[in-house]
Amino acid sequence: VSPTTVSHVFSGHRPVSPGTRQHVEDVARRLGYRPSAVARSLRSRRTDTILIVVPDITNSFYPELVRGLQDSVAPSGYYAMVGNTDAEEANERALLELAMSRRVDGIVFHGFRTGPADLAAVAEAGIAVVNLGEGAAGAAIDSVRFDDRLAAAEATGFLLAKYGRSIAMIDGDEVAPVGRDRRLGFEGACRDGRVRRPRVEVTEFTRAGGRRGMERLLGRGKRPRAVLCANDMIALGAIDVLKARGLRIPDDVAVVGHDDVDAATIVSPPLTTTRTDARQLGALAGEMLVTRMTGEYRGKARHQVAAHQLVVRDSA
Amino acid sequence: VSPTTVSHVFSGHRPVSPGTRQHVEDVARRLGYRPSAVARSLRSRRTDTILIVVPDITNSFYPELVRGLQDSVAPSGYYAMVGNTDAEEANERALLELAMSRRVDGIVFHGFRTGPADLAAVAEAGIAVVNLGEGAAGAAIDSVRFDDRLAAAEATGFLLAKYGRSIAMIDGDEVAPVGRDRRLGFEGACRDGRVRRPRVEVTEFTRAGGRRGMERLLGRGKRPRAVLCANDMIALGAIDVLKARGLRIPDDVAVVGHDDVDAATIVSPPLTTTRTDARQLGALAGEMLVTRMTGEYRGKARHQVAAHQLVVRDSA
DNA sequence: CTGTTAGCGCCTTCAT
DNA sequence: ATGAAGGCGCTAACAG
Repeated sequence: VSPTTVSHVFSGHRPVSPGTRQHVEDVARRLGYRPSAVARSLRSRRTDTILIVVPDITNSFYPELVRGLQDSVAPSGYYAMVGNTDAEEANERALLELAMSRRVDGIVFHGFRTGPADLAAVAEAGIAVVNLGEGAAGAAIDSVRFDDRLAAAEATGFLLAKYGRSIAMIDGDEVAPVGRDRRLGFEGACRDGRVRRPRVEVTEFTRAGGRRGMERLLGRGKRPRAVLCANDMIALGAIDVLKARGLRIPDDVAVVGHDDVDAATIVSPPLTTTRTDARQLGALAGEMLVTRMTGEYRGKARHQVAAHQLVVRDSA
Repeated sequence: VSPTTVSHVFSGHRPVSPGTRQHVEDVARRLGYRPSAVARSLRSRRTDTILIVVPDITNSFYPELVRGLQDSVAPSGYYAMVGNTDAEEANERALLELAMSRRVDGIVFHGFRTGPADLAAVAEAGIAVVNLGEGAAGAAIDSVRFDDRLAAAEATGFLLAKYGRSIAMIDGDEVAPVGRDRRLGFEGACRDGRVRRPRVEVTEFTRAGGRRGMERLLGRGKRPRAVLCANDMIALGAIDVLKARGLRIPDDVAVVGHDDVDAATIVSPPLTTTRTDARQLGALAGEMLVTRMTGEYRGKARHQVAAHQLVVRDSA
């Protein structure tokens, strides 16, 4: 029996008589033979593999993203490699290089030091690309993202309506896209709400950062009635300080976070925060990627925005 | 210039004159040429790829594990695919099949429905295997694991020494390996401490399960002075109930968890718990795998145990 | 329904 | 220091 026949037994690309089929399957089982995906890839120029690049799989946001992506591409037969960059440029570039030399069919990329321009080279190499990172919106590469600016604006609007104009923000980083966008949203909403010169303290995206920020806020000037935190860890730190000073939440100071991490339901009082669905983001990215990889869509770049929602609990 | 020369420019496997090298590199850059890892793999029979199989990357334990593994194999030039099984047998088998057809160089496997026997087939296919799951210890496949039994015994000993013999356990599941082992450790330590018939409530590995377990414990019989919980989520639930009833922790009831999740430092009082270092587990797995893949080690199966430690905070 | 042939892109002899 | 040739395992095109 010829290689061709064996090939067709496994691929089903053309009819094989039941007898031969049975025979081939028996022998294959006995020999432990199974088709080599490597050789198949060389021939077909497809690897059925995608690469997902994130800063650090260990950041609680990313496992959800990865899982959403995997679940959305699996039905089409794709498997995922995962790469971490620690947000370092060299690593980001190395992983783009890897995508090209490995001939992956697609890549979902969340870069911080690298953007659409670098992804263009990958796309030109014939690899489907979805950008989640820096410069996603409006570029020539498909993208999915959250509208952090809008989310922050909405949360700010909520605080303004409920607690009035005595409002402040603790931001984590003015350079990081999330920090920048959330701050822009905050400031925009303040402007709309006719709040003049709202206070913003910039620290770090950590609980310790939140403590520092809140201490500064309480240290000088009038105590704000409501505080928007750029993420939940910051909010946790802010709450630490308020409690330590015997201030009641939300009666003395209301606090809102962003991200809805697990801990948000564990602190007391439970944290009011904005939930972004990382899994859905991954799923959307996967869908876009698949339509590109299968050639079902060939048009110009699409830009999607994944949903967010304000989860009102007890801290505001 | 011949293909051979180009090959050697990229591989460095034999000297190439500076002039030719430069020329080849220039042309390659201009054409966007880069060697195909696929073709290389077909020829070399190595893919420089490993597969890590976990129940669900979304469970907080696994991202750390994956990262530890990745960081430990990366210096040797390996990249990782990640597969989720949701602890279902069909998925576990499918991923073993994938490992073989993709010709990955190694696999790190955390299976629940599938064990050393199934991994043997993979090993016979010439793939390096490290088992983290069911039946790891003592089998014919390299393995790394935590000694959950010992950890639970140590935590129990701590409680016994500090609070005496009025002790109970809330377990999550008597079938799951973790649940079983932790319970065995608890019971063993009780025996050693001459505690007759310690109470054990079996619920689920969740906060809700912890609530149920603690309610049952308080519902009938004498209130225990100390409670060992099979994981931190259970401990969180147990604490919810104690607080709701106005009981003080640890003055009325001491609580110990297991895993040291993030939330353990956020609850009040901060949770005393056993920390297992998932990242280290992954790193150990990676090291074993690499020594197999490179052929540096060819002997019989090795079984390692990763470290754990009791983190004493305020709940006990 | 089955077989023959050629080539995917690389690397490793073997020659020059 | 460079080339030519063959084959890794598969599949599509072309017979029969």
